[in-house]
Amino acid sequence: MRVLPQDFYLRRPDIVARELLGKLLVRVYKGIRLSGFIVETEAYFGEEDPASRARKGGDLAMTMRGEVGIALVYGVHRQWLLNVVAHEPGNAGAVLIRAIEPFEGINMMKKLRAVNDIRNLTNGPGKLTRALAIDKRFHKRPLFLEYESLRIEQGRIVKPEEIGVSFRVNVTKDMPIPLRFYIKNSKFLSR
DNA sequence: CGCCAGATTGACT
DNA sequence: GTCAATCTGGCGG
Repeated sequence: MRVLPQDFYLRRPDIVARELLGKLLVRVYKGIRLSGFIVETEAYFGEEDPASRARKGGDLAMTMRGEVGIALVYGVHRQWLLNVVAHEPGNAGAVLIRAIEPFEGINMMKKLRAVNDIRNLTNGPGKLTRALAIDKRFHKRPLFLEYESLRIEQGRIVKPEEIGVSFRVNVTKDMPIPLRFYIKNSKFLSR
């Protein structure tokens, strides 16, 4: 299956967040494909977004302003969270991958997470990085190249009526517009 | 180096 | 529903 091209990410983060639904997140781990369809995302903007790391300065802010289509991985509450840098030219932004529906390599994911329930495998941003063995080493790596061990592929078509929208989860200061996107009937959403 | 906030999770009332 | 363990990045000293 083909990876998404880099210019897929050269658009507003809310657009990219919505369009990422149904795409396949792929991690090649010890020669095995671990993958899942993206079912939940959140968009983050630059300075104007009170919840965005772009406000805090430093490396994360630089990364959010930099090349699109690369991973932005950072730690919160002892978890690693996976984002994709996405914004229009000259702006800043990123999309947080919040949940995926397990597809390939499910047994390996269960081992990595030490759980059996498939519904509890990748239904949260910290859970899915754990299940796919994603950590800080992937920070700033491109997700749009065929040979990379972490990448995003074409996936399946999602109809507009399947998509739900809400405010972001656990964000203390949110934007006045809803920036969380999810597939309404999915059994693999975060709580 | 110490302090602090936080885009979480899992355990528990 | 509540609560805190535990760790990273940014920043001040």
